[in-house]
Amino acid sequence: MIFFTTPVSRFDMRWSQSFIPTMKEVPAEAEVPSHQLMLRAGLIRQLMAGAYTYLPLGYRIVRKVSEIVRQEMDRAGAIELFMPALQPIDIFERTGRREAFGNVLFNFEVKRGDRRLHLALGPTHEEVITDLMAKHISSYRQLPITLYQIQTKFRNEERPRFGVLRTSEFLMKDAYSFGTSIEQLNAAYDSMYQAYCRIFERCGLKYLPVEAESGPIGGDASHEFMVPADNGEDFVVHCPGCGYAANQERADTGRQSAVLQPVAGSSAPVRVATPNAGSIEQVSRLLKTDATSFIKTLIYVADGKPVAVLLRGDHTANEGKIRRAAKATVVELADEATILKVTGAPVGFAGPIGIKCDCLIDHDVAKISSAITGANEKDAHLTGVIPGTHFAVQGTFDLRNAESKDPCPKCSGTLEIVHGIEVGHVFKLGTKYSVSMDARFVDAQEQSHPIIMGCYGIGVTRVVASIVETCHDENGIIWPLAVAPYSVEVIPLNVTDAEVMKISNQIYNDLSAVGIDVLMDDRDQRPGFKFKDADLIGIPLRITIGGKGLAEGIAEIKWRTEPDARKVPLADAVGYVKDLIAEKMMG
RNA sequence: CGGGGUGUAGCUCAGCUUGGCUAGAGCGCUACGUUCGGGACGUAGAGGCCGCAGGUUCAAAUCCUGUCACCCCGACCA
Repeated sequence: MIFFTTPVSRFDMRWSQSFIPTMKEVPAEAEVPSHQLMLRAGLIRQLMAGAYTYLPLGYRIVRKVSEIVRQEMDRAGAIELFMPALQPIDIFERTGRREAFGNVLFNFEVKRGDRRLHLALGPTHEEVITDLMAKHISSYRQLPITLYQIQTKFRNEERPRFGVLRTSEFLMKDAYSFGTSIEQLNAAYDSMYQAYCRIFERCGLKYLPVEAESGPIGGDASHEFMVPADNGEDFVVHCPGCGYAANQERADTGRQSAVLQPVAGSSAPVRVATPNAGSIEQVSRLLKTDATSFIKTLIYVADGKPVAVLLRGDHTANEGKIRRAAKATVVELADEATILKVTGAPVGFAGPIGIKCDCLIDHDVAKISSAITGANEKDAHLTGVIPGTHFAVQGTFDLRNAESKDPCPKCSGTLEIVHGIEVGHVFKLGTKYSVSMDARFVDAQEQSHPIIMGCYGIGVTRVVASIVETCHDENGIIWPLAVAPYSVEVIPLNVTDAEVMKISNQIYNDLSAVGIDVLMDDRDQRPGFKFKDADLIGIPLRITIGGKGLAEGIAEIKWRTEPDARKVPLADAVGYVKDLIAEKMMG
């Protein structure tokens, strides 16, 4: 048997025998396209906020995507297993993640005999798998190994939303690599990265691998796979020129450091009274100026030492960049007492002139020719402040979040910001969990070391929603062939016409026999009704059998994406469709 | 967790401001008939604790209080 598309166990289905409750009208609770269409096309139904039933058609798509994920994981050398969703709370205490997860971790007590068990529902499985490996890996000879599962994850989202895009219960593929060295970790990571690219490509998704905040390991230790979409919750900084992409926390800008010399003969800053106006918004209204001519002075504490961070008034601080510029391990916003101490004023009136701490200056601050700053005095600001003249600028840093129109750090291009849906994440974990779970191996010299780990996730159900979000038109979903619940939909226009049904059944059976997923809309409905439903559920190929075509001896075959059908002699129809599908799957 | 919105038939919604007959429409559903190539039409039906609880009143879908659920914005998201 030849599988032209991702196989699931059953190829054929008659609509009248299935359960595909489509809706003409848009349910009031659905806002984003994927949510609306998945409800209307009869793929999902909501049980409660953040929990959905996958109806037969929807579940077929989940299975198709899962199968692609499984094939590519296997191809990349990962081994499938299946772990419990139910987990003892203790393992989260061992890794300190009970607190880290906080309320996101579903956890509860149950009675068992006269004991009380404290359980959690797995939000992910680092603890479980590391515990497993700790018990069974003892030698470097057993490594490297990568294991994965496809399993339901539970996270008590504070606010589930956007239908299936953000739920409390969702299907996820999670893989974990175990190795003896950074080299083995890098090899596993690269192999997963490549597998992810193949998976998203096969799913028909446009995606961007994005550099993500990588924590203590640094470097290229983490990538998120983002699907650009208007309703995405994440911001991706992207350079169309060279392909550079990073999430907003991580993205660098290509701006240059500046050293400014004092301007001779310039007049001194002017003090203006700004009673009760401590925010940039208030002062800019008072002085009738734009936030871009302000210097925002934020007081941080870096490893216990106060430091002023200077940004242009309309920009937002990036604490990761500030931490690196300050060469500190911990930075946090200063409290009111510290601010009073270094500025001599309450919150809202800090400025670089006369401040009693070091200043870190963002690149863009040096470009302001005449700025407004706090006066380090209650209810007062300074205007006409010239950077480099009224306060020293001995070099500037990248301290803020990247913005649209910033220069690209990798080429001469310009950055843009796009919304994205995070569908996958690869992460070099290092030894965080192996140390806390005591998962160790001995090397050839009988030295014991913690195992070096990586973790790799794909939100399977989120992939499904992302496909709908990006593959639809005003009439409904347009499934890419590889993930379509059925490849072909046969529509007999008149089910009471014996000849129409005979031909339709024959084509349906023949397609099924060669391993093509085929759905036949055998409902006794008018043609227009069936066409509308066909467009809604988005089966890639449509074969229409009706009186008109039969008179000419032809079937009408049409891609969901094309406006007009091709007329194919009845005898050739099955072969023609087979070729179309084979060609599409190759291309 | 802060802010906003909505709960009336399977779905979309009207009615609520200004309390009053038997609570409505369209779609969907059932039966029959006419239709039949892009969500047909007619006739006759079925279907409602007006989210739930309390209160005000002669009288509550409608006013008041509480509560629950859902949606949106924000905060949060290893």
